[in-house]
Amino acid sequence: MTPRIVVVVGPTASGKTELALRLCDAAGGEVVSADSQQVYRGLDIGTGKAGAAERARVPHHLVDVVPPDGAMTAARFAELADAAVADVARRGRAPIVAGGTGLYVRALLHGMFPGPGADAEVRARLEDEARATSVEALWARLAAVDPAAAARILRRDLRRIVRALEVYELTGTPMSAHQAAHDVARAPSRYPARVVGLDPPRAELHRRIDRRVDEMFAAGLVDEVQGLLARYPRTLGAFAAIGYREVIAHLLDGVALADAVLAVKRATRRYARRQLAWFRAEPAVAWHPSASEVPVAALAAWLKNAG
RNA sequence: GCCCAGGUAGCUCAGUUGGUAGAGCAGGGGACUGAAAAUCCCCGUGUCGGUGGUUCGAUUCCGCCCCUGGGCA
Repeated sequence: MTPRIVVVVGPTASGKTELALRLCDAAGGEVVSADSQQVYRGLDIGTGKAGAAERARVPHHLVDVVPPDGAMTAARFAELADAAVADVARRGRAPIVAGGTGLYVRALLHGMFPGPGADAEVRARLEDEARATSVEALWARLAAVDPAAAARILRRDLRRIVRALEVYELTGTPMSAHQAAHDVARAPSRYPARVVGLDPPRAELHRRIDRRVDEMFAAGLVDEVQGLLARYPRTLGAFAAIGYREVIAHLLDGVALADAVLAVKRATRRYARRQLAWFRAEPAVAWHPSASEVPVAALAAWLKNAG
């Protein structure tokens, strides 16, 4: 039987981790992280991973599952998360999913169309083509083979244009057809789930973000990045994460440390906004302004009544 | 105390030969189906320091006052 799960979503620094731990304590649970950056080993401080003490007390799944230069995708995440949820439930524990990566949460809850995975060669070729002509020209090419997808993708959104063309080239079927066959908006949830969202007052969220970023630098973020740079090129995909790219700019491009700190704070606020936009569009989220107002006991009881 | 330069959006500033104003950044909203902390789109009314005056009309010109920075005493 499919296990019941509680999913905690919300922007960075909204208190997801704290709430997830409280839920674990109340329900005898384990955390299944849904975070696209915490999967990387070695990127610890900047990704805001739970501390060693917390992880020793409550097991965290899907954290540190690939090396910094490893590949992670939404589909692979969903597979691993399915396995983790099953494992937790099999041992009689409650799976508490917590994460800020909307695409990953959706992949877990609603699945993805069974299309082809990322193909580095195809992507590189399409990107070269966009550089040689223009992104808009590539979009026009997409519009010719998959008008429905082109209508939903903005003319300059290179990432999505490339993905849509990639799917078409690899399968011979327009991506929009694949998507229509797997309508995420209407797909039933793959798990009986309660989704709780945290949306603190904006001023408070900003204060929390500022404090968190200051703590990251105090905890040695610059040293962490320096250590990673000794082993990996700055073009590493994981280095695109907030905190890493700004510190790299400080280390390699002469950006003043104080400016790097401000840049990290700014980028984090913007990221929080994008996260909120994503989760607000999700229909089943029960929103709360703070973790302390979430009915933890009721959720724990619901989890325990699974069988 | 005197002289000079400023006081315009949250911040840094531009501008209006007099017809109530606009950039960058910050901030806000949105999209998102195998890179997603990525990628992309949209959003600018604010006693133009205060107060008198000139004028049909003042943020703009003039007087006085307040504040900030610099210089001289």
